[in-house]
Formats: sequence, C-alpha cells, structure tokens
Amino acid sequence: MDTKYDHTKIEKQIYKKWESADVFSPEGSTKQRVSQGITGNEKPYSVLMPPPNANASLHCGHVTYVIQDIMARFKRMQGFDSCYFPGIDHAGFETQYVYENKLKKEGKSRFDFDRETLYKNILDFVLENSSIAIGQFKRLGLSADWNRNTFTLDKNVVEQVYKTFEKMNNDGYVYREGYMVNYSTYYGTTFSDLETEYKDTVSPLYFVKYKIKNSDKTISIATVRPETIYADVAIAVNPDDKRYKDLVGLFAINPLNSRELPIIKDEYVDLNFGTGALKITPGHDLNDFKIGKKHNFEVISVIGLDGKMINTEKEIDGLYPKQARLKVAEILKNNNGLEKVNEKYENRVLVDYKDGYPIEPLVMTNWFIKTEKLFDKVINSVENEEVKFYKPVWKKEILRWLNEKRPWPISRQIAFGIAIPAWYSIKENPEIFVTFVVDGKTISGYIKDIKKNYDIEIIKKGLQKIVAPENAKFKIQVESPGEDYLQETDTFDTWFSSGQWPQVTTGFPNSADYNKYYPTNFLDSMWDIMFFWIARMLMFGIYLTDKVPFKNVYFHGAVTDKHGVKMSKSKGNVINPIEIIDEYGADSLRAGIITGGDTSAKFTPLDIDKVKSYRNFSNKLWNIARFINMYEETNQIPNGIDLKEYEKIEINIVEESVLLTKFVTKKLEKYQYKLALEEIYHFVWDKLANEYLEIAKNKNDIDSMRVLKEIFKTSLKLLHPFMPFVTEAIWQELHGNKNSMLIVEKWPE
RNA sequence: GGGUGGUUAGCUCAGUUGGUAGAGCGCUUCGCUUACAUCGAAGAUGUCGGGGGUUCAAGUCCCUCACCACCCACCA
Repeated sequence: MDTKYDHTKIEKQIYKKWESADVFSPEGSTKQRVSQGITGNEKPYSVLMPPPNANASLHCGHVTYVIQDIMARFKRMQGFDSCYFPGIDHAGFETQYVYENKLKKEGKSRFDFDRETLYKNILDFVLENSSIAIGQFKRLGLSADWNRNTFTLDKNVVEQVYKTFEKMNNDGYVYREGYMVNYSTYYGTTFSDLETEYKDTVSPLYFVKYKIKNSDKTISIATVRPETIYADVAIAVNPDDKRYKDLVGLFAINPLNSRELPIIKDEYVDLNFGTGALKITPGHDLNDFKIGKKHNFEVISVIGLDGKMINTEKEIDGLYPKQARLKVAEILKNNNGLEKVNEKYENRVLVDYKDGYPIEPLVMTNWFIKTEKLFDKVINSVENEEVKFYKPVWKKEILRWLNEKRPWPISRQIAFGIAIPAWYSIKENPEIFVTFVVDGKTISGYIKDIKKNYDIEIIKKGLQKIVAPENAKFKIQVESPGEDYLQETDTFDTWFSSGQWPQVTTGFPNSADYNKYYPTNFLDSMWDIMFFWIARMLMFGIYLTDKVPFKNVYFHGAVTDKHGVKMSKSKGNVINPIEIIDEYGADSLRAGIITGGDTSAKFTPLDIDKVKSYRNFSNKLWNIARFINMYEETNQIPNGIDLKEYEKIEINIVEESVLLTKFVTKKLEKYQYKLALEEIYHFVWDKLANEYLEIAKNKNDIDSMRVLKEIFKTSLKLLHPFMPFVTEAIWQELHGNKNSMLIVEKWPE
C-alpha cells in the first residue's frame, strides 16, 4: 500500500468493479448474498432519484443526491432488498430554452423549423447530454441501478401519460377554458403561477380623466398601463366611497374610443388607492378578469400573442405595449384627458422566472386540470401522515398550498414535450388558426381559408402551431381519428409527466417492481419544487393507485458557497463538483456536503475546508489499514474477538464501538446524517487511531491487533454509506480483492 | 400585507427530553518519533443578537425588541 491514499487511481476502478459485479441491482446483490450464505431481512426498500434535467451537466446542487445514496447503501447493507431508481427528465421548457440559446448562437431560431423537426433536433441534443449527467453521477458514487434508468420521453412514460390524461378526461378533471394565463410573448408560451415572479420597478402612474355621459362631471382613474384603456369595459368604485356615490349607475366615456363604460360598485376597489376609481379591463388583468366575470362583462383583447397591440387604432396597432403607452399618453394629453403623471411610482411587474422578461396576462384557451377533488385526497393523506415530511414546516407549507386548490394549467406552447393527444376535426372547427412552414415560408391563417390553397398533408408536414377556439370540438385519443384531423400542438407541462415519476419508474400498473417497491420509501428533493413536483406526485399517485407514492420526504437545501451566497456565474463563486472530485475525491465531497452545514435547512453551504478535512480523513483511514497490513505481513490475524480474553482498555474500545454503531444506526434512521458522520469521524480519528492504535503498537501482539482490526472493520461499515470508495478500497486491501463489502458484510448490530 | 426559518469561537456550522459551551478550517508553540506532515503533541479564542421572565439551574422553555434570510399573496 502507498503511504498516501490516491483517490484518482482508486475511485473509477472501484465504481467499475461495483458495476461489473452488479451489486447495485437488487437481483445482483441478492444473488450474491445468497451465494455467500448471508440472508438479510429481504424487505423491499426503494429510493427514487429526482430525475435531473437532461439539458446540462451537473452542478453543485446535485451533490445532495448523496443523501439518497446514503439511504440506499445503508438499507442495502442492513439486508433490505434495496433499489435506487434513477432517471432523467426531458424538462420541456427548460430544455427548449437551452436549445434555443444554442440556435441563437448559430444565427437560427425555432421559427425556422416545423414542429416535428424541432422536436427531433432537441431530442438528439438531449440524448447526447444525458449520458454526461449519468457519467457524473457515477463519479459521485451513486449506487443507482442504471439498468432501471427511466427517461421521461421513454415509450412507456409517454404511454402512461396518455393513459392518465384519458382517464382524467373520462373522469371529468380535464377542461379547456379561456382563462387569464401568464403569457410570455417573448417565449411564446404560458407559464404556471409557480413559474412567474414579481420584480420591483419604477414606472409612471398616469391619472386619466373620463367624461361622464350627459354630464359635465368627470371621473379620474390611475393606471400604469394606459395602452389597455382600449380594452376597458367599466369603471368600478368602492360601495362605501362617498365621493362617487352620485356617479354609480351612470356611464363614463372611454377617452380613446368613446365606448360607454358603466360605473359600478365593487368591494375589491381600494378606497385609498389612487383616485379610488378603477378601470376594469378583463382582457389584461387577472383581478379585472374576475370582476368582469362577476358582472358579466365582455373580454376585450388589445395585445396579441406576438406581444403587439391589436384592435385599437391605426397609430397604435402593431406597436409593442411600451411604445403604445407613450403614444397613448400623448393622445390623451392632446384630448385633455391626462390629468397628471407620477413619474416615480414604485410598483411590481410580473416576469418569467427564467430571464425576467415581462409576462403579459392574457385571456387564452388552455387545458386545465380541476384540482379540488384530487387535492382533497392528498390533503387527507398528508394530514394523516401516510406521507411523512422530515420537518413539520414542510407539512404545513404543502397543506397551505394544496388548500388553495388552484386549477392547474397543463398546456405549454412549446414543441419539446409530450404532445397533448387531442384531435380537432378541421371540418367541425373551421375557426382553427394554423401556422405552418412550406418551402421555407411561414404561412398562417384560419383553416377554412387556408385549406382552399394548401393540401392538408402539406399543412400537417410543416405545422408549427394551431390555435383552436375555446368551444372547439376535440377527441382525446393517441392515434389520429382520421385524415381531416389536426393534433393539438400544445405539449404537456413537464410536471405532468414527471409528476407520475413513482409510477413510471416502477412500471405501474403491473410489474414485479411496482408490486414490490410501490409505495416507495424515501424521496429527497430540494424544497423549491415542493409544489411543482412533490404535490403533483402525491396527486397523481393517489389518483392512480389510491396510495401515496412515497412514505418519507426529506427536503435538502439549496447548495450555496460557504458564505451562504447563491452560486452564480456573475458572482464568480460557482463550484464545479467534478473539479472538486478530481482534486479531493468523491468521498470527501460527499462527506463535505453532509457536514458542511445543515442539509435539511433551506440553504446548505458547501465548504471546501470541510471537503479537505475529509480528504485528510480518507488518508487517515488508509494509513490505519496500512498499519494493520504491515503487521499482517508477518503475522496472521484471526477473525473475530473474544471479549473475555482482554484487558480493560480493549473492553472499553469494544464497548465504545458498540455504542457508536447504535448511535449511527439511530441517526441514519432519523436522517441526521451530519451527527452520524461526525461521530464516526471522531471515534476513528481520536479514539481508534490516536489512542488505541498507539496502545496496540506498543503491545505489538496479535490479540490487540485483532481488536484493532475488528473495530476498524466495523467503522468502515458504518462509514461506507457516506464514503463508499475509500471504505471499499480499504476493504479490498484488507481482504485481498474479493467481493464488495456491500455484499459480503452486513450492517453491524 | 400574511407566514416561516435563523442570529453560538476569525469563517462555516453542531449542540436530540434545560444540568459546568463543541467540531472542521484558521491561529500560536513544539515535533520530519518506521501507519499517516493530507501527521502528532500542547495551547489561545465565545456576556451562545439585545432586554425581560419561569427555574435550584436556560444556548436550550416563555414574552418582547432588533437584524438577516426565505416563502406566499399582490397594489390599480
């Protein structure tokens, strides 16, 4: 043995050994256990890997996957029939985003391709990338059964997604509706509420005067979006507002298009804000949309899907809202309709989570899932703790969100995803608006007109997008119902497929894995996707199987630098996990993330000093083994120890190792990884190496070396889930290259 | 506006039912002693955010204030 432990030589070699010995698959490990004459308790234990996005290599956040691996290895060693299910997510919008950036660099855009070609290109890109991610997970030492790898565009996943959708449709959970959605005119797709955020800005607040019909009076409103005045349908005031008491019931005149707007009462209006009067614009504001529905007002849209003004007037149509705003202010000013402008008004605007581009609230027809009934069952399961959250906070948080029972918009206007299996007959729905590419040219228009000039097959071949009216007739089925049908071009929200992860990985509805491993035991994820993913998995799981999909949920924090600052390229504090593995070894990185902070807190700092200290620890372990090996070169050390034979010092260290074993086992059962690992660290370094090893060295007899070796072996076993490579490497050194310690040895008791 | 978490040694953090303050890194001094210098030995460092309370005893329980962070909702 070298005087130094060299992870660069050993780690890759060890991982290959594990793979070729097939120790990660439950079949492989069980077979080998039996052949060794070891029988475990053979109860199933399953860990689900949250599938990483297929569009990029790993970042520091993925280091937290060691938490899952710790559980998988721990349970496997305890004799459970343990399986760690891995996978990769196609990550619809995220991936298309990455791919479009790539196209941009090549001077192209998504509009250059028909839907099918674009999809295929992105898929090729993704398949190339996903093997990188898997390779990196292997370097981290994850003991997942890669033969069971699932990709969320695999045939069985797509089939399951379709089945679920059909079932939901039959059960009445699916509906199409014109609803106010968060539409990104930049990306050309809607976002769920979870995918948007508010950004503080300063914008001018315009005070606009509306004349009252048949009166000399006027009424003023305050708005940051005067360009939407074209879409006004009413003016609302608070019922208790004395200032406007006399005006209620009269009509105001829209200063831009002279439309008559009823002045109504509504409690929503804040007496103290602005002028106390509110313009109602159901087409472009969510609250106005709700008020509009209540009072049965028309919805007028003056911003198109391309982000430009429509249905206004010559000067304004075709402008972007920002430009239109200035122009409208000018028009109002000239008409004596602009009272004043507060230039420095602080407000917040809705933007997308990705790039912070503005979100336009627009009324669009989308596919939705009704969540009330589905969530009721989830709420029940969470309250009854059929699924347990590691911290009570999370239970509270998820219940709060579930109780809102918001409808889930599941359609996305992007190509990269699972297409919604809905078909529209072009005969029954002449108002379908289609966009398609033919001979490099983009054509768009209503199908009733288009089909006069283009053959349906040409339209289908070059199809980019269809927009079907809200009342369109459709059929839900996988195969095309006939020649005259066009398929919905919207795809499912990526969470609609990854939400069924526990089912698709285990092979629901009937497979050996599903029967054995479902409901799964342990799920670790970051808390930021609690609503996106965890809540939806619970929803699908209970809906499809009547059981919670997993029994225990652990949330880890966002990995930050050691000062708790989020890593970002611009701050220059990004840590590449692979570089850390290269320099210090995977074991050290694994141990470093576990002990560097609280993994169950909202933020987990990655402290390189901690990583370094466990690199040193690896070397310490290596040298203890070396010491034992050197002794064994001249003396055979028999296995096992007999306490009766020994002096007090031996009995002490043996007793302490028993206590350690109990402590570590208990902490692992309670997911308190840091406490467990630090306890082993100090036992091995302070007690075993610094104290006992010195005693054994002085005694220089077989009996004390027996004790040293046995206790060291116990320590290695306890340490294995945390630091699998170095413990396995040492195991091999001590036992002359035999089977993996994962198989040969059982968790100490 | 509603809610949650945090504030302990220079830095990052432990401290599980209240019982004389801990770890890693860093720092000081000494030591290349044949397992290990990725080491060993010895050592310094804290009014445990402020204030009040309960208790024989509080970092640990209660109240209050301050600051930091995050989540949710959303302002025309």
